[in-house]
Amino acid sequence: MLANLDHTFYYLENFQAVLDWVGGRYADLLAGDEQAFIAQFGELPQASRALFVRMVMRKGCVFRASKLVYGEIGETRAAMQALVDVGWVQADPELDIAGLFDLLQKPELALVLAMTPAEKKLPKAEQLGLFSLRHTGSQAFSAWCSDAVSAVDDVAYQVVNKDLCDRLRLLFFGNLYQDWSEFVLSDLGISQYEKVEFSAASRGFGCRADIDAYLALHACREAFHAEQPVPEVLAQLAGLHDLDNAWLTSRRNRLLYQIGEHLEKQKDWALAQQVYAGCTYPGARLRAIRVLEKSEQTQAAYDLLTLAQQAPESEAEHQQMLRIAPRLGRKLGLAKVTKAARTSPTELALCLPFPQEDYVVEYVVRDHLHTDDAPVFYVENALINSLFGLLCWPVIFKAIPGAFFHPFQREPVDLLSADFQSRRADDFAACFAQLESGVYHQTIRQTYAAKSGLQSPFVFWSTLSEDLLEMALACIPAQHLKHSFERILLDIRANRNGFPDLIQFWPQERRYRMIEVKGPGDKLQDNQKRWLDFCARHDMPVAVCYLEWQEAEQ
DNA sequence: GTTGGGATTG
DNA sequence: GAATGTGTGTCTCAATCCCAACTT
DNA sequence: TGACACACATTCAA
Ligand SMILES: [Mn+2]
Ligand SMILES: [Mn+2]
Repeated sequence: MLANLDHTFYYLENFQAVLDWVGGRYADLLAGDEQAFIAQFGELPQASRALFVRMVMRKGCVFRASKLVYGEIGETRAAMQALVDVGWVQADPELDIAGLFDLLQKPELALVLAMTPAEKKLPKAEQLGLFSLRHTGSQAFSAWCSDAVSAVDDVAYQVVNKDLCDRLRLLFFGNLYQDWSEFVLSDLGISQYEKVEFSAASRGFGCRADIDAYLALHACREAFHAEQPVPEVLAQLAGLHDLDNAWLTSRRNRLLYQIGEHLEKQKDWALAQQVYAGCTYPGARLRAIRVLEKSEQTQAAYDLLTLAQQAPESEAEHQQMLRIAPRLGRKLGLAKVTKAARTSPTELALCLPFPQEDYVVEYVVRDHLHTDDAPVFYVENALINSLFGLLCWPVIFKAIPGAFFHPFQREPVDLLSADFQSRRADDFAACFAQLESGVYHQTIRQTYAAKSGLQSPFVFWSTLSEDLLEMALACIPAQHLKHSFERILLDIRANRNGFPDLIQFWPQERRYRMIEVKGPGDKLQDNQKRWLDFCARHDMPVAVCYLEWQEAEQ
């Protein structure tokens, strides 16, 4: 990727690469200001371009000249002039009191705001609270500093089109959580990605409406996290009702779900109920039932529960409804429904001395059970997911149209969408067939060697040592892997977690068992119970180890 | 003076 | 003792710098 | 910047 060996302006080269990429692939979707920015950027002097990128990569959009010191750029104020001339940077911007607090250090603020000795001693956050009552307006940075005798000799600059740069970043990455540092991290080998041969026309967005909808959703999320009043955020979200894009709809639903959770904590039952009712995010329907129950609308809760029980959306929902149903039935005076007894998993009781130093219960049990002939590993979700990810590597990274569109993707964009499996059904069938033929051993070993260290949504490289891998291949029957993999694929989000903490191997006997450790006060979680049930149904060996501490000797 | 949580950097 | 809700820590890329809290 | 698992508190019903 690096043709040029002089990396002095690596960040500028990366930024320019994004502009070229976006300009080439999104020509038909770019707004006027975006087109103009891309065209104008190349015409600026190198030092100015570099300085601009430095500021864009840093936090915030207002900087002091004294904090913008870069050897490769040279004189900051000279480089800045061209940016001011094209209107991308505002010199000496207007700042409110909070903006001033961000820019100045405590001693400087004491001078500029003429603090009393008592005020100077307060923590900065409290100073801001105090002075924001006194200074409600905004004024230029220089005006803030002018009162001080010889206090602050500096200039402030504000990047005014950072949001435009965020839009370009969004177009490139298809999201806003990846940032400009992805390039250098990749070049340094810190995060390495699988090379997917997607077509030159691949891009994250197909129409301008989707781009704008993403930005609007993101604005709602920011507003929500900035504790803006919920009704205002909901009003915004209501305007984004008719999204014809499945993953945007899913993002909208997730935000609604988070808002619902927040309202629940506020005990705003009415609004929480309303939000959950208009939200299809997994689990929202169950929250709606709980909210109705908590707000004493028992009959309504029971009605919704009955409706949901006709067609549970997931095992998790079904599981939770089994607990809620008798409770609601009792309140309504209905006849008891005898609940089916659940097959309880194999139990293993341990009583060990309380460790002298800091400890982790999983390691304590691992070390206790570990022998040379029967080694124990603390793997949790890492082992089975890793084996799945290694066997199915080519399917997961298959260049299905729309799934991959930039070089820094850890996973296809549709990994968690409902049709992920069905769009690749034949490929997954071929992978699983290897479990029947026995070829999977070699496939997994080869992928382990060939793809080592590459980012993956399933493979935990740091946990999966070669020893562990070989022992797992030798001791876990292919059919057990097949059952597990099928369950993961059934609902990736729900089933890629909840695996037992430990796994023990008996290589001589080609045998293994999984062990979930429960310390005092810890109980099985729903997702763990679901895996335990599944293992029991398929005769996969698993035990729950309840750990207690021995009484201290007097 | 030390420390600890950030921002920055490659 | 179940069931539920809520808060926390741990992954972190690692080295360095900066600044605001504190006497750890 | 979440996803996970765990620790701990509260509530409620036998
Ligand atoms: Mn665990
Ligand atoms: Mn455990």
